[in-house]
Amino acid sequence: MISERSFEVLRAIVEDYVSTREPVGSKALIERHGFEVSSATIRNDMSILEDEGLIHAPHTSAGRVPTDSGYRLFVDRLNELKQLSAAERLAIETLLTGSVDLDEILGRSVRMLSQLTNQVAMIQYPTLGKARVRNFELVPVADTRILMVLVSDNGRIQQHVIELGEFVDLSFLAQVRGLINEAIAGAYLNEVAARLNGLEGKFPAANRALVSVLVATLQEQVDANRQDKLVLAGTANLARSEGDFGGDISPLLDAIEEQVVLLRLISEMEADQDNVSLLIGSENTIAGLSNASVLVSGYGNSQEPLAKVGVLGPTRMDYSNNIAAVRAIARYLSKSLGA
Amino acid sequence: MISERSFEVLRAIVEDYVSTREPVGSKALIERHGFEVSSATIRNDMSILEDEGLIHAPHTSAGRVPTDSGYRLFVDRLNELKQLSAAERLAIETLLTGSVDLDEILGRSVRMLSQLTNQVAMIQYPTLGKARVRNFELVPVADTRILMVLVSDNGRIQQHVIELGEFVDLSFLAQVRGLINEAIAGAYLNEVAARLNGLEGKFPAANRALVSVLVATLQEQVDANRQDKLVLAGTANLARSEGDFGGDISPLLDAIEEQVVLLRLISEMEADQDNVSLLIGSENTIAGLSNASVLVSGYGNSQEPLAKVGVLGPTRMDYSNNIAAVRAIARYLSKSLGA
DNA sequence: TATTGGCACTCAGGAGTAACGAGTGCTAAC
DNA sequence: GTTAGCACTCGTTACTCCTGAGTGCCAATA
Repeated sequence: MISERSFEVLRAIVEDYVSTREPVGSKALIERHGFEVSSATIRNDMSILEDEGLIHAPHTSAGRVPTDSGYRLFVDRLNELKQLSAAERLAIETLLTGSVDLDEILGRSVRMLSQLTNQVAMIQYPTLGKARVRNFELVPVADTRILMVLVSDNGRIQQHVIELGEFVDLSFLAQVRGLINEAIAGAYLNEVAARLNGLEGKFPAANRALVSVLVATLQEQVDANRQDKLVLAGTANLARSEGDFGGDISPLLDAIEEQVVLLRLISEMEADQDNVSLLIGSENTIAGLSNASVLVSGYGNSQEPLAKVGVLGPTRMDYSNNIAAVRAIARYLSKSLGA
Repeated sequence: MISERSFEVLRAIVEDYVSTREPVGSKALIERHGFEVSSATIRNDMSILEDEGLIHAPHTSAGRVPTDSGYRLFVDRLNELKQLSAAERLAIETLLTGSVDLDEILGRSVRMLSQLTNQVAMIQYPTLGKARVRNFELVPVADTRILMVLVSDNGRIQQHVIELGEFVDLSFLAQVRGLINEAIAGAYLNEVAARLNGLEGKFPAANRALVSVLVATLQEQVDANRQDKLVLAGTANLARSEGDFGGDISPLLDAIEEQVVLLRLISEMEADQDNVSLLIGSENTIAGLSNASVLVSGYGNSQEPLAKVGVLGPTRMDYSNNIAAVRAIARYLSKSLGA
């Protein structure tokens, strides 16, 4: 087990390295932090830390840099988080007053988060999980096309345009709409498929094909909420900390554009509310993200998170501050979307 | 006036520089292009081109690089565009079959364009301009909130959630919906405001406030289509050609995230269908985009473009190919969205 | 007048060398 | 367990020299 002071040395190294981007040496440490021992002692401690694989020297005559495990230990032992400034808290407060639109709330929040952290911020759209069907609408948008709208009781709206290939009578549409609404109103979304079973049977044979298309699309829609979307902000921050990514940020930009990769990554990370979890450097297995850390928290109501919110940046980031920021935004998202 | 051969020299310089990223010298020119004259002659021509401000030498003992004006002349005299390959044409063909959803069409197209050009591709959402109102819906999404949906006859859907602050009777909503629909159905979008004038008067005093809110929001929605959105793809391509931007792409990433800047820029560029217009380097006045070129075409129906589609990249880009690609995508967008 | 061969000149980039100094590891003493 | 001292390492910086691609200019040529 490493000693208390050795850990303090690690902490100091992480902090200095994060703020200066320069490998930190024993002498600089005792100057900038109040260690009551000599540099030789610090060197001994550093030697221990290096044996433990927590820090590492880029070359013989340079200072030390934290390894992924070093950051990990640092974070795990992080007992007090940096507090957000009053100004920042105020910004978040005012941020969320007055917006009712889901897209708007997410959009503003994600931008705020990227500002607070100076990293790429991301928010996953809320899953419909435990939501119930509130309303189902069919709106004609062209002779042979209709817009399907599914509103759930957490205020989320899903829509899809369907090409029917033939002209459809309006009153017939209204009838279908009524029956479907009747069948699924109030149902949890994962019950929708079951409730729609056999619905075609209620229509004359001539219309069944049509109804089938509608039902199938609706079921698809409900399923589709599993592979949800991300809102992102602050991509430019990547370019600014390009040096920390070994000079090539294109795999990161790719991952960001792909979304799928990121989504899978963050959905595999478990995260309750008020509990930020993170992957540091090579803890994630995605090629090209080995110099990156991902930091997510769940948000939603208190029993069960709706989705995740997080931050992507270089391993060399201010974890303390960023964890606090993610947590704060998650809390506010929960407050305004948590039903 | 510069001679024909001098112009050929310019063309050769542009082509070589675009493909190699290296300043090109007189000797390399006669080797790689079939000039029937000696290198000294070429040097004379280059000297003329330099006097005209079309090329410029990074330093005394280096070859020449095209200036913004050089690219400009090159492009203006570009009489035959590079043809897209059969494979590329096929890709575009198959790309657009089977999608009916606006978002989907734009999404696929923009990704295709970024692949064809290896640049950042952008498509502006179609303005509603000459579109007519097809349908207006009010869908309750929570006790005090309703979703407003406006469908126009080009298939575009606008939606907005409104917080009413008080519970609203469903039958009353239906009544309002009916009246509004009646008032604006079939109207051009720019007539909507006028048609709604005085609508409150038809309701009992107690309800007028409510109706006003709805009407106001609707008018806002219609107006909002003026400041439309962009769909983007291929941001990672920026990082790959980072060298061409002087090593700092963060202003570009900022502009991309801002969107507003880009939107203003491209909406100030005039562009008919089949007519790609472009801003080269410092021809645009946006700080941080001085090493970038923007290339846009209009798309829509034949009389009047709906919106714009284009590409953003370094001034050192393959204009011939990219113009062809933008034109092709614009044509296909017109075909599938041009009403 | 346009083109060409010849030639002196320029200058970025690479290679080689040297001095610097931040930082280390080790050892012996406290 | 801590410390002072010291030899050692090695990346960084600065300087020099050299090379070669490329130029501009001039006098000769068609």
